[in-house]
Amino acid sequence: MARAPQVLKGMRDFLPEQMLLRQHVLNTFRGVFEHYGFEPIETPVIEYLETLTGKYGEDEKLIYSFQDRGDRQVGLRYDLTVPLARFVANHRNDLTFPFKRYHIAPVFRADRPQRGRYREFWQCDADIVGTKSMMADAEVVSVWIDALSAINMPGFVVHINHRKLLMSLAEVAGVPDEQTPTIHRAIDKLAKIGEDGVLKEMQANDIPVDAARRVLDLVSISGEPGEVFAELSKRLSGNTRAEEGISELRSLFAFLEHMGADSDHYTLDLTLARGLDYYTGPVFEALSVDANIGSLGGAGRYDGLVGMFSGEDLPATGCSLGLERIFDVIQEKNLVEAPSTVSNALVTIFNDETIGDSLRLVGELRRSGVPCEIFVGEKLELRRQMQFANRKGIPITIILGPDEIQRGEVVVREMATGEQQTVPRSDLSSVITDTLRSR
RNA sequence: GUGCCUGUAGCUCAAUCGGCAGAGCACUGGUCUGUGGAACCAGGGGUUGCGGGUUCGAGCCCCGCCGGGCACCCCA
Repeated sequence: MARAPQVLKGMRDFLPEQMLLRQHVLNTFRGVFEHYGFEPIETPVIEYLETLTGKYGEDEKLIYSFQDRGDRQVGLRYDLTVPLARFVANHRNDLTFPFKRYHIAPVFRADRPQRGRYREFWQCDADIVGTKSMMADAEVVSVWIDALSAINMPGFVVHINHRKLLMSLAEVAGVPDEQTPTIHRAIDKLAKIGEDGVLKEMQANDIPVDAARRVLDLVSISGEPGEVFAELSKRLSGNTRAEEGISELRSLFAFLEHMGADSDHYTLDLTLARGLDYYTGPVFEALSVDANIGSLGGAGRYDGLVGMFSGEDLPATGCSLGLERIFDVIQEKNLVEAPSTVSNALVTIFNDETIGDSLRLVGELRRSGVPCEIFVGEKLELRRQMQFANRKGIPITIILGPDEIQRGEVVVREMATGEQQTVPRSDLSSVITDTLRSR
């Protein structure tokens, strides 16, 4: 044992059973994204390191980077958003704007692994490039809600805030702009460590008590979104940045309401701070209170990012779901039913003399549209073949011995019940269809 | 990146103070030559994650590495 090499820290293999569930979830997301008019793209896993750096702030140290055979400095993509910005800059003459794309693919972060945190994980992104309209942001939030609803994610809520409101907090507090990240870091923990904890944290980072209190007072405003916006406007009037943020959020919430988005699934959260440097407008985070696995996805508007590559400014907004966390929750809570195997039926072989008959039958069945397999092991005992079907969860076995072959019939056995019927070969594919339907 | 916990058969775990590495499940074969799940019987399977050190003797103690987990940091 232990002779076989391990996989790298934070990376995993997936067994067929897990893959069938993952594909089921991915297909669901694909369906929801396309339902909204998002179209698929793909980009390389590896980019020039220069493409990736300078976009993520502090987190940049987690980028996997190395030198390739041509001595190029390269890196594995850290998310799907920066590659999208590069993609749009490269292909902007071939795209129709506003450009809506989705992208489901693995990304890499050299983070220390933990529950729900891996070094290779899949993101499911939907973004809209080329419009400043809050309609785009509303679409993004709505598609997110629909995607999570489609897989029965329990108790999830999309928290919404605005980068411009967040940026105005330093001003409100009367401290230098450099302190902004400190403030964000502190208030983001409000739900976790409470008001005292937040105040303590800010003070520990050289923010005066009265300034900290002003910030806390502001982000603690609660009530219906409309009331909160009114109160914010009153307190922040004259602050241009903040007023822009409030006005955009007002539109966003209005659009969401017009779209019929379920208000149980989104909420204004003035303490939400997103770390990535490139966000400029509304920011979103999807959380599940029932799941206890951290954030299910992050999102937001990033109007300056495409411009960093093309010089031509193209505003953009989008969302990202973390498949691994969603998948962990699904498995833990058994949220989604997926088939345990891909075959609907196993054609058994009676003995060496009847191999040809079984092969003919499996060929016919496949051509008639039934996903099925034939037992390809060396020992042809029926019991062994039944056991194979049983363990793999193949719902139906087909038995054809000398008697059946002579009469042009086959035996159809439903594994779950043990019920068998003898039917003419010509009826087989419709009998299988009926049997599966009646389960 | 920092701090802590952890690694024994495919899986879950046991092994007294440092003194011959075990059990259940799983697996393989048989009871059972036209039928899976159940039962019974038998069997295979280990360089105790890897490497070094201490010791007469290490699964157990020490150091390094690899993997897993938790809390930070941060994040999906």
